[in-house]
Amino acid sequence: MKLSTKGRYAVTAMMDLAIHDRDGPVTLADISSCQGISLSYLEQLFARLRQSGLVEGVRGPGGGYRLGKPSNQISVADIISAVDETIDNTRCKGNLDCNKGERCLTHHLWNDLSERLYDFLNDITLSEFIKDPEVRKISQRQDSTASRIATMFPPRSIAS
Amino acid sequence: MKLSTKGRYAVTAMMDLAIHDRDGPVTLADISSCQGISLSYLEQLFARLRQSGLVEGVRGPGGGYRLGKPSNQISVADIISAVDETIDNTRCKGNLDCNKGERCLTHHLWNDLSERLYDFLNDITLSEFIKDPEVRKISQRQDSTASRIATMFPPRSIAS
DNA sequence: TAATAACCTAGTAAATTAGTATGTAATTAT
DNA sequence: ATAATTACATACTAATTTACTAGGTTATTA
Repeated sequence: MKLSTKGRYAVTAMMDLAIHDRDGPVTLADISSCQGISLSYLEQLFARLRQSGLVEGVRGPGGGYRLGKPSNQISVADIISAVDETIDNTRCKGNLDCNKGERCLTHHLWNDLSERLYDFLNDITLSEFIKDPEVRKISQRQDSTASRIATMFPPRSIAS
Repeated sequence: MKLSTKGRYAVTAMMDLAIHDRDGPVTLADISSCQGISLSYLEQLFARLRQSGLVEGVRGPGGGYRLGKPSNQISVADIISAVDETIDNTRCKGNLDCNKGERCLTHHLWNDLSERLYDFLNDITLSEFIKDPEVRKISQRQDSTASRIATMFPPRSIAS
């Protein structure tokens, strides 16, 4: 389990999709301008997210990306795993057989820790975030008064 | 909170110190040969660990490094924070004021998540690892084995 | 038919990680 | 005292990863 800004980009982008799940697909151009990440880089990240079934793309005008599963079935660990190819570069490759035992103990301990971390992040799903009262507020207002919000927050063009 | 192999190196090295805390200081040369990390790189990592008070160095023959605090006062989060300078490169720098509110919501959510992750790793201290039955076993017969292992597994092509 | 936006690939710039080289300073053992 | 050992320090380089740029193609909608 690795955790870098790359993973964060993916997670925040997925949060974005989760928040606007009801409003139709979200374009990468949108996320790009709003979160300040290059479009092409986002495309690369989303290629991986799509391969993992976490998102699905909709082509053409009015298209974009939407979640590939219900938000309660997408964990933070899923997202990070999808974009960060976690290269295990311990000497023993998880077989715990390097250095004839003793020294590899630390790898064993690290594996334990890593697993606990994974479990922790695997328990946190996107659905948790849309429960946030602040998110609900914004997400709901977009349902009813989409156009007004659109002028209030120009970066995002809300799909109609 | 960032989590890279650099952080892992630091954590496993600290685990090593914790395991052998009673046997006197552990040399970086030892950790270097055993964990396959270059000596100089370890020195750089330990410079940071020392600055954070997580370890203290003992010079001269028979010297090395030992824990700077009791193992139950050193958390995984402490170690990772010491070596990974966590540059916050969200646009809003944690002030949650970028993109006029709405869009920054994801940063807010990420901050929440990041905080939870920190708390999680901050609750795991080195003392936990030495409780591991396997570790206890090896830790006890350690004094004699250290030098033997050094000759059994000489450094590969690591700096002199 | 034109615009949109996903989808795809190759190349490059920037940043970080990891390692090399070469010291000095403190301490211990001979 | 002297030599060996080990921390401590700095500058530089190699390797890897991250992020971006630039050029496409396909599918879909208006």
